[in-house]
Amino acid sequence: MIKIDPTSYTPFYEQVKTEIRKLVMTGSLRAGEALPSIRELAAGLVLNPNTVARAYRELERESLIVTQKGKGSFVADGTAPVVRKAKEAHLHRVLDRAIREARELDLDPEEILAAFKRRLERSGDEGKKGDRHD
Amino acid sequence: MIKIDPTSYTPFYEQVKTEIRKLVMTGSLRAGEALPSIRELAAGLVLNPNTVARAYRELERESLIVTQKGKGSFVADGTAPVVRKAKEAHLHRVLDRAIREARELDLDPEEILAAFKRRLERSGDEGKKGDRHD
Amino acid sequence: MIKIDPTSYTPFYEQVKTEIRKLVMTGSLRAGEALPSIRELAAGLVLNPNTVARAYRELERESLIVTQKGKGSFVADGTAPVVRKAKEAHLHRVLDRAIREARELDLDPEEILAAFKRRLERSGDEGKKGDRHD
Amino acid sequence: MIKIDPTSYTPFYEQVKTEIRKLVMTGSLRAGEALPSIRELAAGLVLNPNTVARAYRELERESLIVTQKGKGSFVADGTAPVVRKAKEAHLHRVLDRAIREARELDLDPEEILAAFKRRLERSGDEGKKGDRHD
DNA sequence: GTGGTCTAGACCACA
DNA sequence: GTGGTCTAGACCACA
Repeated sequence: MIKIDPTSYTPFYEQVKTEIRKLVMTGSLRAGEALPSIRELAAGLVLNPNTVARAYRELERESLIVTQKGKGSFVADGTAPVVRKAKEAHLHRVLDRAIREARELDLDPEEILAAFKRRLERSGDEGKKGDRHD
Repeated sequence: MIKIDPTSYTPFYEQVKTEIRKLVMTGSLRAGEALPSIRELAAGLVLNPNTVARAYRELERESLIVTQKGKGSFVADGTAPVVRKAKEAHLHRVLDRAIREARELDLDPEEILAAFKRRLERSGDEGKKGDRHD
Repeated sequence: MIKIDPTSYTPFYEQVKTEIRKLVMTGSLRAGEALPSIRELAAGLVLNPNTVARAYRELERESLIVTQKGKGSFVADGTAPVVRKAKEAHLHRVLDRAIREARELDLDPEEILAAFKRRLERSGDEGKKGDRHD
Repeated sequence: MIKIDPTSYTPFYEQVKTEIRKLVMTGSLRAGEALPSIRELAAGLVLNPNTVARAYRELERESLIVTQKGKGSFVADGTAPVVRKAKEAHLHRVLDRAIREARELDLDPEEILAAFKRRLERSGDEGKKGDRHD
C-alpha cells in the first residue's frame, strides 16, 4: 500500500508520514483501525525500524495516530471529521504547486489548462502510474 | 531573479540548478549569455560559493552551460533548440505529479479538473505568488 | 591498495576515481563488493572525506558503483561485462598517448618499438615500480 | 606548431613549456633561434599574455631560453649537446609511464607488447592525431 | 558507523 | 576578478 522513493530528497520518515496521512485521507485507514507494526512496515519497505519509528512518533505528536504500549498503533479517534478538510487542503497544495511551477515557465493559463486536461485524460487511460522524483 | 527556499528538503545546489534551468527555459537567459559569477550569485543568495560552484559544475556536465577558466560561465550554444522540448517535458512532469497525487486521494477526474480550474483562475488574480515548501 | 600522488597536477578526486576504476578493471574489486567507506579511505590516504566523497559521487554517476544510504558504497552489478571492454579501451588510451608523444619527438617507429621493448623488459626485471608525475 | 588542451588538468603554462621543449628536442627550434614573441604566441593560442610570459620565465630559469630586453626570446646556446640526452630521457619517461599503467591492469608483457605494436602501426597509417586528456 | 550537504576559508591558475 | 580544488568541521538522515 505504501511506497518509498529512495531517489527522492524527501527523507524516508517524511515519505512514510505522507503515505500514512494519505491512507487516512482516502479512508483506507479509518479511525480506530490498527496500523501495521513498526517492524512489519519496516520489513515491508526495506527500511530500518528506527526510520519507521520516527515517522510514527511524529504522526503521534500531531495526533493523527495513537500508540498503546504493547498493543500497537491506531488511527486516532476524532480523525474522521478532520479528514475532509485535510483532503481539500492537500489537493489545493498539490495543484497550486503545479500551477506555480507551470506559470514560472511563462505559459498562458489556457495552455496550462489544456495541457492539464490532456495529461489528466492520459492518466485515466493508463491507471495510476508515474515516477516521482521530488 | 533566483530564489532559494531554505526550508525545502531539496538541497541548495539542486534548487540553484532548477532555477537556472528555468531561466534558460523561459528565455531570460539566452545561448551565449553570461551567468552571474559564482561568487556574485553566492553572495546574492547568501550561499557559500562552493554550493553555487557545485550547481554550475553539474549544469555544465549536462551541457546546459559552459565555463571558461578565468572568464566565467555562459549558457551553452545549441541550447535554444533544446529549450522548447525541455520546457514541454518539464510542464508534463509538473502536471503529472500533481495529477498522480490528486488521484491518490481517490478523487474523480472531474473533481480534480474543476479544482484545478478554480486554483488556476485564482492564481491569475493574485499574480504569481505562493508558498513553496517541497 | 590505492596510492595518490600529491605532486601530480591531476586533482586528488580524479586520482581516486582512476585508482578505483583500476581495481575494478583488474578484478581486485568485483561486482557487489563493498568499497572502503569514505571516511576510512580518506583516513588511509590522508585526504579530506569531502574529496573522497566527490570521487565516489562521480563514480556513482558513471554507474561504476552504487551507494546505499547509511550502508556504504558497492561495486555496481552489471559491471563484470563492461570491465573487459573498459580494460581494453584504457590500454589503448595509455599506449596511444605514449606513441603520440614519442612520435612528436620525430622518432622512427622502429626506434620507438625498440625502446619500448627494452623498457618493458627492464620493467619486468624490476617489478612494478616507477615514479609517476603526471 | 603548438597546441594547448583546455580539458587537460596540466596548467596552460606547463603545456606551453612542454611544447617548446619538444620543439627544441626535435630541432624545430635551434640554438640561437628566436621564439615567437609573448604577445604573438598568446594571440595564436588564445591565451592571456601573462600565461605565456610565465612559461617563458620558467624556461629561462631552467636556461633553455634567454630573453634579451627589447629584442625577444631565443633558444639558449649550449642547448644542442643537451638535446640528445633530453630526448632520450623524455622518451623513456613517456614509455615507462605507459608500461607502468599497462602493468597496473595486470596484463602480461607479451599482451602489452602485442598491443603496442598494433597501435604503433595504426598510428603510422593515420598520421599524428589523437586526443590527449591528462 | 555510513553518506550527504553545507559553510568558512585558503591557495592556485587564468584573464 | 573568475573558476577549481582542498581542508576542517558541523549537522542531518539512515542502518
